[in-house]
Amino acid sequence: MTRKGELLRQRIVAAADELFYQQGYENTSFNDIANAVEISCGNFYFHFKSKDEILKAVIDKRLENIKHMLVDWEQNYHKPIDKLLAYIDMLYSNQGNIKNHGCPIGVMCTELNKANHFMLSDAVEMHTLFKDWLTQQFELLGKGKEANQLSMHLLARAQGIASITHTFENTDFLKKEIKQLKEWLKDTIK
Amino acid sequence: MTRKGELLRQRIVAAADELFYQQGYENTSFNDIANAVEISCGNFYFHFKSKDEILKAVIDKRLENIKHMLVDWEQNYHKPIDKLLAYIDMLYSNQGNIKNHGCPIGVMCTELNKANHFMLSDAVEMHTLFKDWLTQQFELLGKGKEANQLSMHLLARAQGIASITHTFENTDFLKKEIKQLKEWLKDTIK
DNA sequence: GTCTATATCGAGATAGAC
DNA sequence: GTCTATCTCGATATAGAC
Repeated sequence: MTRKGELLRQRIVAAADELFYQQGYENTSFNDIANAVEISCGNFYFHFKSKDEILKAVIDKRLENIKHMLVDWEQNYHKPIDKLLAYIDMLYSNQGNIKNHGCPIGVMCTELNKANHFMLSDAVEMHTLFKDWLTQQFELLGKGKEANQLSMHLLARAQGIASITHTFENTDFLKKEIKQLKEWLKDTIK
Repeated sequence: MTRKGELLRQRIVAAADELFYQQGYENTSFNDIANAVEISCGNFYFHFKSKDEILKAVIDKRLENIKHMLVDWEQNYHKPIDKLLAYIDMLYSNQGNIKNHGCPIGVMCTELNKANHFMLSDAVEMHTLFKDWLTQQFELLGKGKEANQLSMHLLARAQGIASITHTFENTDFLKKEIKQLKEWLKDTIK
């Protein structure tokens, strides 16, 4: 693959990523993506064998992004509590997108689940990356066997906040919930 | 409309309701519904002008179900706290469906939102019915201006629990979360 | 009221010119 | 590598016989 071809491929994946988030995977046609990248519909198949392959590239990209994010948090924060707070703050900084499109992970898992899509497990892996990392932080805080349940609790709270913020298009709710979630965290780890 | 025709119409709506929940609206074709009800695909259009009209009938039916449920709870429980607990217990009794298909309301709102479907607002009304009723209970408990936020908090917790239970196909998580949610409620209203 | 046959449309995907 | 033209398929929807 030449440099130019590789760059176009990345642009396709980036456009697909955004469109899948905004409109969903099935509602996004090749034409939508082709228009966004300004290529012809046929050109697509030089870079990807099928629509599923684009989805795979999008999920892989998201997984890489999450891994990088976790590495960054590892480097920037040292105390487990600060790492957990970084996760919660992600909700705050993404509030605009959440209001408009929901949680990208949750929404994609829901869609692939309904469609009984074979790539569902890859999408769930996005959740698992966060879950395992959060579990680790709770373990470092001495939560032992409870750590996994606490991690999933945090995931669920985040999903719930994203879902209701999206449905009611209400970021005030999100802000208040984030405060409460931080209080819950403080009470839980002490 | 004759009695027989009306009955068939109800069977169609019931089958569509179930299939929309299990597979999603867009993934469910007329053929799927026709097979379930054992009628021909053409026969459909005698009872409904379009697929959207079936969706409308399904949403209307769900709205009616929710209203009846709330009336039942009003009749069976007298203290606001018991009414709030009835809402939480609904999660417990639906755990099997939640594990397999998620929350029917949340999942439908997500799908219609992505598809930018004009009937989204009707689906959101399902959430609003619960929200307003829960708000009322918190008001009766003297929560005043906080009542709405508490109601939305409860909705969000339920959505989050349903989402994670579904994604990880884990009802143990759901059971533990329900316990915690009841404790939160107890602490909140005292 | 219910059926079969068919129209229509947009999607993913392919072929082959350039 | 990128394009245009085309294929195929499944979906919603319609027409008209019975």
